[in-house]
Amino acid sequence: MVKVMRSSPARTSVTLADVAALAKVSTSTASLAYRRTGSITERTRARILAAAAEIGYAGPNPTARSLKSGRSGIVGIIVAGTVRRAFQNPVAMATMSGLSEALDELDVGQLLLSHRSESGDRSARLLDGMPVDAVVFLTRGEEFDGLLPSMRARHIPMVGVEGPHEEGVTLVDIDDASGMAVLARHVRDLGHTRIGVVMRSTRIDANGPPGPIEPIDANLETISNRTIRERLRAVASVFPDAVRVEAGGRELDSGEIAAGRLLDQASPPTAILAQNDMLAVGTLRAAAVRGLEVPRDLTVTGFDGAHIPLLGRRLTTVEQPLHERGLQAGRMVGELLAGGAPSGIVLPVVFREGDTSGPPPRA
Amino acid sequence: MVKVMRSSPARTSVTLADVAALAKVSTSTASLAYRRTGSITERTRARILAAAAEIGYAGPNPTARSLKSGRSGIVGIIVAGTVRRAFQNPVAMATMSGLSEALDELDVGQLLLSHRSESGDRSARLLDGMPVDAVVFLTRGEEFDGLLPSMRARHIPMVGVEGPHEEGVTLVDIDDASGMAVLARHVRDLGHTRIGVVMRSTRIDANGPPGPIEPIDANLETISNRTIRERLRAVASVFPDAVRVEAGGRELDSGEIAAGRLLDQASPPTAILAQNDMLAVGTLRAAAVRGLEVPRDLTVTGFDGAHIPLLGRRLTTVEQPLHERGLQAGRMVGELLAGGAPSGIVLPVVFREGDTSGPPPRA
DNA sequence: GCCCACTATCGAAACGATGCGATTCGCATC
DNA sequence: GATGCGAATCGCATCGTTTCGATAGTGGGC
Repeated sequence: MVKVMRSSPARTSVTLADVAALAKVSTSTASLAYRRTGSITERTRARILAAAAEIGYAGPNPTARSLKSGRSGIVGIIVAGTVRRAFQNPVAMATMSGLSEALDELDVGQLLLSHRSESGDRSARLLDGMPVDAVVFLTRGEEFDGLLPSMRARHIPMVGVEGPHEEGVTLVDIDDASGMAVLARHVRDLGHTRIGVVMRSTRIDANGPPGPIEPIDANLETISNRTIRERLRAVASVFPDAVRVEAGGRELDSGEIAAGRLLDQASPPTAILAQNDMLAVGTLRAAAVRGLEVPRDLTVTGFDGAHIPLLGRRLTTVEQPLHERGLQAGRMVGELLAGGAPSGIVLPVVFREGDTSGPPPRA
Repeated sequence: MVKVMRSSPARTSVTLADVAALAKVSTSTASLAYRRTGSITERTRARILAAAAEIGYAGPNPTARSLKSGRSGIVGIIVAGTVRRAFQNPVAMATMSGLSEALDELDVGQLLLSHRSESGDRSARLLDGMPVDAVVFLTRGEEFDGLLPSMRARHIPMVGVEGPHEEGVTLVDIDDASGMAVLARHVRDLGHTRIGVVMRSTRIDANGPPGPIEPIDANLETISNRTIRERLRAVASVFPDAVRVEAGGRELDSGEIAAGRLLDQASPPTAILAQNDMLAVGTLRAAAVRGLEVPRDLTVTGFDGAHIPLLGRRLTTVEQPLHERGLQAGRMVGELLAGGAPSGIVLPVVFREGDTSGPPPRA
């Protein structure tokens, strides 16, 4: 039996046909032994399973099965940037946790994919090559839009968490605008008039210096991320004269530097609305470094409710139902897979007054 | 054109054959347009792609492609318990982060699966139905052993992070034993003789009361989790007379309660070795509650290096290269997929002296 | 102008399972 | 012992690609 060794796999796998042959039944009958539908004698089934065990057959090949059925049992979860970075982001993780809870329930596999627009081609091809029954875009911005056409062509249902409205994407949204408006009104009711906003970086990966100080509503339409844009707009609706500065990155340090830029002005704001809790913590640091006491000298607010451990303070912020929105997204995937057409939802946020906001210092 | 609506999918998908027909080529040629091997005129390829665009063909069906090629481009990542819980576990996340970094590099999809032995059937069937090219068991204990036979039968390469040695599983291990031994010797060199160990819960999900106080080496062989067992054995080799108590769960509270049981004895230990940092923090709390000052009245050590924010203290602990072991696991997956047969590795741990250990109080 | 060596294209056979329709079997009934 | 009927089993087409071997076409060398 001299046989040329095949250079690659040599993976002579056992197939259902082999099992059938050994059990002396047709492959269709052998298949029956593994399905729940169709009728088969308990005796033959036992014989088939015994044969399978004998030659080490581990059950039907999932790929072949998917090909016939048109379903893979896999849901793609697409995060921005890298999977690694998503694992370090508390907001993403809290959402994931809810999403996973719901998907676990559905008995589907969860395929994690990352996408960044720069290396768009590569990750788009990766997604295109994956046998997914549905996809969830996690905290989506516009960077995912390049992926939509091919998903639509394949009739793959899509669920988006945050992000722009796009045909075919069922959206689980958070009522950002009114959340931010509530915060702004809270600050206004306290008596503040000079307001600064530390806004989230519009860059995805880069880390750099903060942007310039600009009017709150400068070139709003050029900001492609809807979430960022709407939060700014909400502030503008309450404080048309507020100014903003964009953080250079997503870390705490970037928030501190950006806030510092606002505080070092000749006539600094008496309240700083940060666009998320991480930036707010950075802002608190910037204040501490400059000897400002919060809230006596400066009011600081956040946005998120990501439960960042906070040295004994309670941040005045707006809490997003992060886990809940993940759950809802998972539930929608379930409905879509079942052939339904769920409508998108907008989840409310909850204002939570902490001890970082108070009346402005007397002039 | 009255046509009966098919009750189910109706998902009339466009296939390569349709594209070929429109472009007036054979399907084999149409396939060539999407492959990198084989020769095809640039003109024909363009014609084919144009046809594809015209009828909305999004590229070859991944499932069919996998069936032919025998590869799915998917690596399964299996965590214990639920995916959700894994997202909340800092040790798992740090490892994941390294693993994802390596897998991103390989351009493979990462399929998250959970497995708990109780509902073993269900999750085993889920895994069996997934088209994975390789699997990684994340921080594996024995609960995954039921999954091995079928993976072996399918010739699916396996990588384990922690866990018992099993045929066919390439292991990325951490030198637990010597790490714990280093800690024990550190404590011995400080002069301690009465030692207590707060050990990790051997239960997976449940939460309950702590176990009884037992000799350090009682029934060691009945503890199925190798990691837990070896850490105990390492302590026993230095302190044969130490006692241990098992935490009732994985949370901080469980650690506090278990440590309390040790501290409330008539003649309490002067040093408590906790089996991980979370339990150590719980132990610190138990000490604080009882008015014990650390390290003056009690020495506390941890294990992990999961960087738990610690109110200004630095825990005496042993740091595991968590991110690194994830990276290594990913690298091994790469080697295995390329047909290699990497050998397992044992990563060293690093002792880090903090300010929670000191000489025992004078009697 | 003929033949050869390529190259681009094609046809058909897999890949491993499933499901429909047809066939056979077992068994009770007349 | 023939007949009828449901249940168990079988054969074959099929899912959408890829790939191998075969065929047609192209151009160059003489």
